[in-house]
Amino acid sequence: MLDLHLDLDRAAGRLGVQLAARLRDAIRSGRLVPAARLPSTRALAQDLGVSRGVVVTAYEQLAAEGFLVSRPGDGTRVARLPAVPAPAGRARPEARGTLDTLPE
Amino acid sequence: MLDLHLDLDRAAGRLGVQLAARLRDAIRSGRLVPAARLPSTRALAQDLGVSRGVVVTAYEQLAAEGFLVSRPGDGTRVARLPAVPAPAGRARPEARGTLDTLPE
Amino acid sequence: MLDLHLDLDRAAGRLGVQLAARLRDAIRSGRLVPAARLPSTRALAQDLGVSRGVVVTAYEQLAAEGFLVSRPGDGTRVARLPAVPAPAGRARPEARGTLDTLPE
Amino acid sequence: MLDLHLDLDRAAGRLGVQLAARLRDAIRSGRLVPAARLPSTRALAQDLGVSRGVVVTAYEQLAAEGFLVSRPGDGTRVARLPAVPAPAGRARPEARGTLDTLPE
DNA sequence: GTGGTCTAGACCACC
DNA sequence: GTGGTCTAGACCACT
Repeated sequence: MLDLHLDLDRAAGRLGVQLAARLRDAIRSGRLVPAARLPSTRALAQDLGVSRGVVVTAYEQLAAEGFLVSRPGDGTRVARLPAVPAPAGRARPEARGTLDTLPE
Repeated sequence: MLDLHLDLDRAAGRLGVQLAARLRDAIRSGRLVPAARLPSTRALAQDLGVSRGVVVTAYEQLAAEGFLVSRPGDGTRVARLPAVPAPAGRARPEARGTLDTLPE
Repeated sequence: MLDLHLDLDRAAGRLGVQLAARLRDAIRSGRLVPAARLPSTRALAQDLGVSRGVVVTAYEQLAAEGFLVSRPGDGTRVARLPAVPAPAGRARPEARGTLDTLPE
Repeated sequence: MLDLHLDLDRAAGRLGVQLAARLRDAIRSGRLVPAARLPSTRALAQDLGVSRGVVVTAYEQLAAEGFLVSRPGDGTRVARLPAVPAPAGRARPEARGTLDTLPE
């Protein structure tokens, strides 16, 4: 029985991304071992108190990254070779700004 | 002259919240000292390349939290007693969840 | 006035992916020029007869690929430098199979 | 002995539709000649690593289109007159859309 | 039952 | 008004 501490900060939004991050960490750290079966999207959604779409999004993202493998009708499992260093990612546009303040 | 690194991630949205978080951190860490005067909302907005409403929102929130004090004619300043070691009193809705998995 | 021929095959599913593909082609081919403003997600959804989520998904994907830039409150536009060769992509698991048949 | 390259993309789902498409192409292109006997649903399912229902669905669809003929005790064979040059008669719901954009 | 997808509606933040 | 996000419900395909 693994307690994955899947707490989500609802106020922060992007629940799917948060959940994916939690699960990714669990896999990377080994708390979630290869071939382990994950809860169904419906079950986890209910457990977390979020809509199923949130869980589907998270599983989808992790599947695209190679951490999970999900097949319709069969459930979702941790991939056998969760390798993958990290999907690089394009640099996000940022609004740079500097604040010059002199203490009174 | 302090460089506060107030970079905002435009793509992430919630700019007001982001900005407030950055300023809060600056105050907590001491990079922004008590009584220090903050830039006007208009100036900071222009510096960051965001609309003034974003900055107004951030200042309002930090004022409500006790970090900032704004008085007409005196602009906005860091409060002398930034109080609130950690806003733990504020309810933070969370979705808790446990994951029971047995690797088959 | 550009007719982008954004026809979608509803029976094929993955409407968001289809739409993204159509728009990507339009950008790559130059039919959609840099800085051109795209219709709002709501407007295009209604025009195509799909739910807004489908359009949001497509815009989101193209934004992640660097083809589009969307900012809340402002609309969505074609990026200035739509470069990007193609996001490689991990090899998909396949079910291989051979069929040996002798014509009677 | 014909290698039909019946590779299916499991991640894409709709395996039945994919398989039917592959077989239809094989018939149209002549790689699968009239009166040729197809493998049993069980055999092909095992060969492809999918459930039998997938193959049954594919055979059924092709039979309905006139490409295959299945008779009890005689298995499934390619029809002598694969007729139907193109299933244009079947309604194919499409979402048409035009995009009018002027590059500002 | 399980994942995949789409819909319709809603709320928020930003401009 | 616009994009971003979440919800709730539904249908389909596969096992």
